[in-house]
Amino acid sequence: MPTNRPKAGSPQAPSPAAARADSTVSPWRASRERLRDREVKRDAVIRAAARAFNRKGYHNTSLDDIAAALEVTKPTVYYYVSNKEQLLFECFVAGIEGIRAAFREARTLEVPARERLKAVLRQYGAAVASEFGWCMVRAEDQDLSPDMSAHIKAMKSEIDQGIRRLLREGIQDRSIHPCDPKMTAFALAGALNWIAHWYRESQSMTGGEIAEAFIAVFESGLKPRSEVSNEDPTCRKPKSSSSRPGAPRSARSRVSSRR
Amino acid sequence: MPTNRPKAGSPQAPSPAAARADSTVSPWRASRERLRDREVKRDAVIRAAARAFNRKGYHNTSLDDIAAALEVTKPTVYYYVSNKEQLLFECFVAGIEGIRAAFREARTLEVPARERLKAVLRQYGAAVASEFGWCMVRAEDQDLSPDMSAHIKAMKSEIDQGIRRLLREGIQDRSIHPCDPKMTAFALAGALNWIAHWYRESQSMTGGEIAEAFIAVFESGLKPRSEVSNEDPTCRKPKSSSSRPGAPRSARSRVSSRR
DNA sequence: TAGAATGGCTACCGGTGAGTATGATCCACC
DNA sequence: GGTGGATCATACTCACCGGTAGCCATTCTA
Repeated sequence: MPTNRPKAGSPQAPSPAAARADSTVSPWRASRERLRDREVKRDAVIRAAARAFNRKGYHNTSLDDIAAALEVTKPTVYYYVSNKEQLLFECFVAGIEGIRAAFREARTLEVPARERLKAVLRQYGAAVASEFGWCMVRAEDQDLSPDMSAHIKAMKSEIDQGIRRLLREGIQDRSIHPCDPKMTAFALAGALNWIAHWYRESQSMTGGEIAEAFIAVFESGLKPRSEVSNEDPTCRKPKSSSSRPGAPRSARSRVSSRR
Repeated sequence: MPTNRPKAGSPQAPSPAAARADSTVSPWRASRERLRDREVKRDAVIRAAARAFNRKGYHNTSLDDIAAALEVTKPTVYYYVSNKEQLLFECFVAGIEGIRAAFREARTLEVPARERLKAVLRQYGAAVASEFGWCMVRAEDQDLSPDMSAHIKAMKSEIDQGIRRLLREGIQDRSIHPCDPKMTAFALAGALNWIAHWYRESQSMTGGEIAEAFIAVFESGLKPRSEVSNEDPTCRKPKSSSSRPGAPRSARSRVSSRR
């Protein structure tokens, strides 16, 4: 009997099987002859669930909906996953795996910590804007059994600690302005996580581009940089040159239509 | 005792905290004589709903739960609100009203736009951390009828536009570094909204204090301010003592005490 | 070609929870 | 002390949905 494992026992996230089939098409629809690859189908179930959750929310999505999207029936869905909760969990894992990969990659870069942080945040944004973003970001404790909830919490904490560590390293190597790593990590993660609340795939920017824009905001800060008077935080009237907003460096990522 | 609650008998009745604020006490419990003030009771229903949604989520909260928290029965709840959806809507409005008030107040201040923005953000954070924060931030379109959803969207858009306007004004009066107002507003609102996902009342910081810390992050930016010896009063060296003092003293949520 | 897997469907169960019909009780006021 | 409206409880209805039992169809294997 299939997979009753509630624990994380496998690296099932971005299954290589995913590449084998067009992710937007039900593998069942493909032909009369049945595809035998269980992994492909299971993956399709999880993707369909993610899309449905993303569109209608977890509680407003019935397993019949998911089955209908795949043009099969509910028991067929249950043939691949053990219950609805596990579906949500799998979507979460699939989403967060991209972020964990980002940290692994960043660890190999030989650049200042701020650049490593930026690399992580770019992929973070992309993951949040992906079809798994909703599940990753909005899966609620109350919808999951205690041990799955604990798993998710642990993974989220891992991400948080990773950001804090990069911040500390950046402060140390002087590529990042001294700040409170905890609160800064909260602010960064919050801004990026929130993308999942408003982003739709029809948007003109990709997740990575949004992350890029956010990074620009966080890097420069709101306070004008050209003025040295940080003793008096309020501005004065333009006193001289040097602060002409001729080339706003943050406005470059205005790409349009790139899906 | 008609307690038909199948769930674990949660000790949610804050009996020890009852002395702190009478908003946590059911007006029905007060005495045998009935309070005739319909507004007070209706308000209590909405507060109880907000707390329940906050703790267990909208879909995991039944109207029986809310009624039980007030020590009444479900039809009594229906005597004050017409349905569950309206309950969520009212909670949302109660929460967002604090933010709208912040904009109104800020409009009267005679300071640079960045300071006005900070004033708004402080109250924004406090509202998100209030008991209505969950409803305000996480009320989903899919859980609401189209016209209520439209109402909420309009209010959210109003807030967003207000932030953008302050940013534009700040850029104009040179109190804010030139940036893309739209993306900056998204980043700011996202970071603050996200508070509702992790904040619990037991936290050592109030919503306003968290907002203050976030403002510091956004103001200084991550990049070192190398002009001067990058000393900024709002950020500290990462020596020891990572946890902020946090001052449990709290000016707690004063949102929606309309009567 | 028998028989075993494998994959899928029809038809159902049981629980839950939103919302309600009905009537009892309390209070203010006459 | 009776009346009417406000308030609240008992006890339902009803629809939806997660999950399952059991049977049918196809393919693989020997």
